[in-house]
Amino acid sequence: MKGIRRLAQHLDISIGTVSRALNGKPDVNEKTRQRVLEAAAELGYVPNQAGRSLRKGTTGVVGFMMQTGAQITGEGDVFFMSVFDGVQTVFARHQLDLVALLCSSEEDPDDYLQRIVARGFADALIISATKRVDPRIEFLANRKIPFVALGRSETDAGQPWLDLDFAGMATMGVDRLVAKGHRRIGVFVPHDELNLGFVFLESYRKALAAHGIPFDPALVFRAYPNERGGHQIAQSIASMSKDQRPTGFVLTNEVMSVGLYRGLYDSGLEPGRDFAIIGRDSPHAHYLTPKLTCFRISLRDLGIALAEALLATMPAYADQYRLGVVRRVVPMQLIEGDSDAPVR
Amino acid sequence: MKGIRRLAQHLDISIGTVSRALNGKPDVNEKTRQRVLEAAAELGYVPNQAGRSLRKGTTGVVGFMMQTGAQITGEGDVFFMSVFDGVQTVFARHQLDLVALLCSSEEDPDDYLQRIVARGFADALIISATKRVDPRIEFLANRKIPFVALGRSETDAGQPWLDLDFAGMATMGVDRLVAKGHRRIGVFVPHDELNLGFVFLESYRKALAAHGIPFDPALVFRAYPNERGGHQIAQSIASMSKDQRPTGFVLTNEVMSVGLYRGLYDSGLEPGRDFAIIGRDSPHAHYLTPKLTCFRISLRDLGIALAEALLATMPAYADQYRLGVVRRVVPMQLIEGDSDAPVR
DNA sequence: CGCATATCCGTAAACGTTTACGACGATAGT
DNA sequence: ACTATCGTCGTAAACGTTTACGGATATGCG
Repeated sequence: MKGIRRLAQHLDISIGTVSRALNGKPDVNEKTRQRVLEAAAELGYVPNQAGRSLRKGTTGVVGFMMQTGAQITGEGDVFFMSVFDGVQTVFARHQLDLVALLCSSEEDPDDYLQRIVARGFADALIISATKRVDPRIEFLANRKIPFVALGRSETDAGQPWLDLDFAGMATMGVDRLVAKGHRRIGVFVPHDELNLGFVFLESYRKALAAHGIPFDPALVFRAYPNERGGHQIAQSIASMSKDQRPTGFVLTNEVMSVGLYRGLYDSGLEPGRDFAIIGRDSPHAHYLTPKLTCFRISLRDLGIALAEALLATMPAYADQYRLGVVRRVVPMQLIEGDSDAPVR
Repeated sequence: MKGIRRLAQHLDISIGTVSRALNGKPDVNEKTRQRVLEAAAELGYVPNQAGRSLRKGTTGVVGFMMQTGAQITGEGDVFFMSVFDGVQTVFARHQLDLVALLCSSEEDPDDYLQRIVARGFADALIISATKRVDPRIEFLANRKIPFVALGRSETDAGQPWLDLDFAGMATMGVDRLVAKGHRRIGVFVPHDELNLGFVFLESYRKALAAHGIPFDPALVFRAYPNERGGHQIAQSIASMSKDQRPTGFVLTNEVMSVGLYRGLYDSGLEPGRDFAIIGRDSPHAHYLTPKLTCFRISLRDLGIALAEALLATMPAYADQYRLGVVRRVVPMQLIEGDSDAPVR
């Protein structure tokens, strides 16, 4: 005899009552509920997940799909681990478990997602690294699987999304540098398919236009969004002729900010003196001198927002989280440092 | 009508035959198998995971437990993502899915593991960040759950483990620096409970002894194993009086190597000229100048080894992976750079 | 032709839960 | 005292698979 049956036998009551007691159903005497709870603890009983989810049609786990590989990550563990932390604190309140689904660089993300969904692995999903046109969104929407996207997309199936405020960072960065006399402001855009680059670039152009500064494609730099990529951009900048070269730079990637900063140093351009740079906050950035002027975003809050947005779309939790379809950017804050000096 | 029943009805055969056809059982006509396969593809049928695992008592997923938080990670995404990649390539051959189980910094790892196991979430587990005495090992061993540890431990339940060659790195590092005239060699040990620090320190002392160099506790530095920690150690070193100060350093952590290297620079000690440093290879380290002398380890191979070691302990796969109980360190290679000049 | 054997397939019983339904006694209302 | 209501619990049917078992047909052999 195993499982709930064992417990029921031990208590000499029916398995139905045991189940109800364990699941907090109302129609069970409070005294028997206590007995059941005690016995369960004593015998170390925990309900079998397979049996439960077969019957209930729900698994109690939420998957966070992320991708590995040079073109995508770069944000690094600081980013995802922090977001993860936020998501988990919310889910913990609902007995939901969060697992990371890591799509290896060798596998197509769309295929991977299909496999995961087909397996009935998770009740809901969080997807990240959204592309400008992202088939995953339509796929999940069609299947009516609750999900939220970290990063907006042009593919619109009415899905909820959260995103970093790339537009805000672009305009705030440009405005600030222009106010300090800069006219040639470099920016970075990652992988072509990713949506965030376009959002950023768009706002960058608008911000320039607002100041009557013509857009110069030569000031848009491309590289892998990791520390090394930042370093490479610095080298490119240093190798440009003085009148072509940007005098300042705005970028939104954490580790890349450090790479660029370091690269500038290595190339003989001291940030804050020879070159202005506004980057993204990160633990690594804290010990840079001169202090990096940067955008700070609470990733833990982002994780919390993601979790809440997701729960709002799940029928079982919707009444507890009446948020509608969440589609917004998370707050961002500019931390003033010494790396964005006026142009000289 | 849903699921396998639908498929059976559509083909006008029994569900038993359908199941057998799909699962590659021998007692089914090859022609009907083809029909079933086609129909399954056509109708987009995929077996329900809950039903399957309820019946088979197995889930087909392997969990990789890792912990977030400042005391632990630091190795960062480069590390885990690479290892993950290796594990996944092996598992893919067996229709096993790998998921990351991230234990948040707020939760006790032992509790977390218990929850996961109780839920019957995974058939097997990989645990990382093993502590010197690690209750998880006994727990899993008692429950007879197949697992492999990334990192050996003093808690021995006969479990398989893989580990980086901390002992080799310590002796090789010390030998090399001593050969170049160094006598005061600094090292770093992380979090007290983690096992890897002790292994490293032990070998460090032995290597010193072999050269007749007395052990000096003042040369053992402590910090969080992240880039910032490395930076802080550099500052400590720079602030020491010249005769107390180490003239070289050996360390095994990837990101910390970069932090230390950078920190030395920031403190006015040029690596390879004023100070010798031997660190760990990493993508970030590649663009350091002067070139970092470092230990290189194929993390992908480590992942592959982990997967194979794990499969060898799983009854269903043991006959395909006759490796016994794997307990070994993975190969390591010293890459000669310019950061470990002779003492001056 | 008769029998043994092999090949293929259908039947039905599991796996461990949750939950609709109904039964039962107790209490309350008339 | 009879019925209605309520609180509590047992019964049994699902959920979607896999697989042991046995039956049916075809094949081989004497």
